[in-house]
Amino acid sequence: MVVDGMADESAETVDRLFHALADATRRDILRRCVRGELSVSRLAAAYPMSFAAVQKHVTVLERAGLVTKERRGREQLVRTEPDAVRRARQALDELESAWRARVDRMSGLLARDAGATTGPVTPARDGTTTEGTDR
Amino acid sequence: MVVDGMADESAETVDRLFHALADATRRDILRRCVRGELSVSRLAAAYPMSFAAVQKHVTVLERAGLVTKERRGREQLVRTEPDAVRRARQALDELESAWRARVDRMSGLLARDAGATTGPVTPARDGTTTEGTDR
DNA sequence: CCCATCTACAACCATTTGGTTGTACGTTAG
DNA sequence: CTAACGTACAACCAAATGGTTGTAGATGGG
Repeated sequence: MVVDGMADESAETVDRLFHALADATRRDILRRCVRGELSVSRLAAAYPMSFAAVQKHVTVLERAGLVTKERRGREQLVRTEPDAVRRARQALDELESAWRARVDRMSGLLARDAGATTGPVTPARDGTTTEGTDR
Repeated sequence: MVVDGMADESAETVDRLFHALADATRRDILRRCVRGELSVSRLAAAYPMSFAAVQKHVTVLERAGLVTKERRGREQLVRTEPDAVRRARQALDELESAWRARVDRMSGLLARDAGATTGPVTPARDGTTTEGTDR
């Protein structure tokens, strides 16, 4: 289910996404560009590092799909791509929903336990913990 | 503007968070543990790498605050920490909200433009580029 | 035309990362 | 007690990262 259509790529795609977000300079570049597209050289002027270093950061953001570059005369304007942020959020949602599902299951079990009718329901498979009652 | 209370640390904290999420194995560990806590050795059995490697991945997740370890006899149970996922989402929200603010501003300008000019011109819309003269 | 600017890219270096193996230590089972 | 299991940690290695400098190609202004 869940439309795994491109499940293959999504692993590497998500890798690149989060990797790009895992650097303070790159997040700052995103914040600046989200307020209005900027040329690479103007961006570079804002950081205590070389032009080439900033250029590399922009490349990482670009390969992650977080920004796009557009030529304008001799400058290259960098702009953020809002869809990518949404994809990242979606990846987090997946984790969070899994957690929520687990909580739901647990509270369901708890409610049932309270009622005492313990049927053959117990999914020992999940826990994989054979250690129910050692000790 | 909700100035992030603890903006100092949050940079490194967010770094660690996204870095931990930028690896398919670690994301898989999270998915497994969110369904129920698992011992490190049981986790290790699920991947085509050594125990020590998985141990390192768990350490990365732990330092990012994404999981906690709890000793149980001679095993160490790993469980996900849902708050961390929310922190990551919050960091994304920050970016997305900035983008939304910009869109609001733009649609305001567009509404004004609609009645004014129809030419191939782009009015001096790049106000941002001129204001940032820090040189 | 000439020059200054902006960009692209290669080569290089230090550090980190992700993986391995090996060893040591605490805990539980027989 | 001893053996087996689960963990922790150090040492080591190849590859990727994040940074530097240097060189070269386009583009626009005077």
